[in-house]
Amino acid sequence: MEPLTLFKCLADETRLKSVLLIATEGELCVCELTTALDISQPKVSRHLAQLRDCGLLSTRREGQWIYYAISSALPEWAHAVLTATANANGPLTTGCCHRLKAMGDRPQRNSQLCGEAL
Amino acid sequence: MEPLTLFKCLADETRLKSVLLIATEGELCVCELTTALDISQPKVSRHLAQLRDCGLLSTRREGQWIYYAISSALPEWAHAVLTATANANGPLTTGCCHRLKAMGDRPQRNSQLCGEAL
DNA sequence: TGCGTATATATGTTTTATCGTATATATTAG
DNA sequence: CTAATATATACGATAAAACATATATACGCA
Repeated sequence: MEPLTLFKCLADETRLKSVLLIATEGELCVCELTTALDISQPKVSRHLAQLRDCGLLSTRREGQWIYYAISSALPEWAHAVLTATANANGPLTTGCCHRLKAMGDRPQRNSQLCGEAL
Repeated sequence: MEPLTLFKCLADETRLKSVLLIATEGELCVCELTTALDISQPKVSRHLAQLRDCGLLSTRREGQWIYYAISSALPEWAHAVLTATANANGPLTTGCCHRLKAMGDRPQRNSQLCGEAL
């Protein structure tokens, strides 16, 4: 992954918060991100598709849900960028985490709540 | 510095290379960057001004030259982002470093050549 | 003072990103 | 097959970035 590609991915509020949330949660589906970010579903989908096409995120389908996670193919330095950013900027996503926890009908899976992974 | 601000700064080829070069060199003046990046002077100036206004770079004047350096006020996590990126992506700026070394009339000062600082 | 070099900014244009809305596809349940 | 939910994409409009060129400012030296 080219540095310029990564930084363009992170240079948008929706994409940045999505990536940080996913890095923190392990994986999230579109409807969870729609709730967490409090924006429209097409907007979330469009940005997630971009992040996947760039190689930053990977997807897996489970029933009707599609879960997005940080791609395991992401180079070490890019992972370091995400980790440093996430660890030092928790406040950026606290509102999102609250909405996520307050969300009803969250699909079941093997991941945990806010603040575990990464 | 907000994460979104930093990533927007780095989401442009001219700015990204400028920052990585400056991080590597310690400090560089506009004419050195103009040569290293092989682009017009107003283009360099405009992007550097943006980086300074965002708090990423600081400036000091020495005679007719103005040297840009990574701001000492930059938070630790942002510094980590720059370091991780620079260390793992040397090839991105090798061409620039060659042009810089080949440049005649480089102004004198206390910094070293390519590949020292940071 | 006037000239040369270094740097900054202003202006109008072009390119690129983002958006809202509508619609299409895929999966599950009945 | 049909309906409901989840996700993806297409399209046109709007906004933001980046650009080239011209010009302005600042410094050093004669």
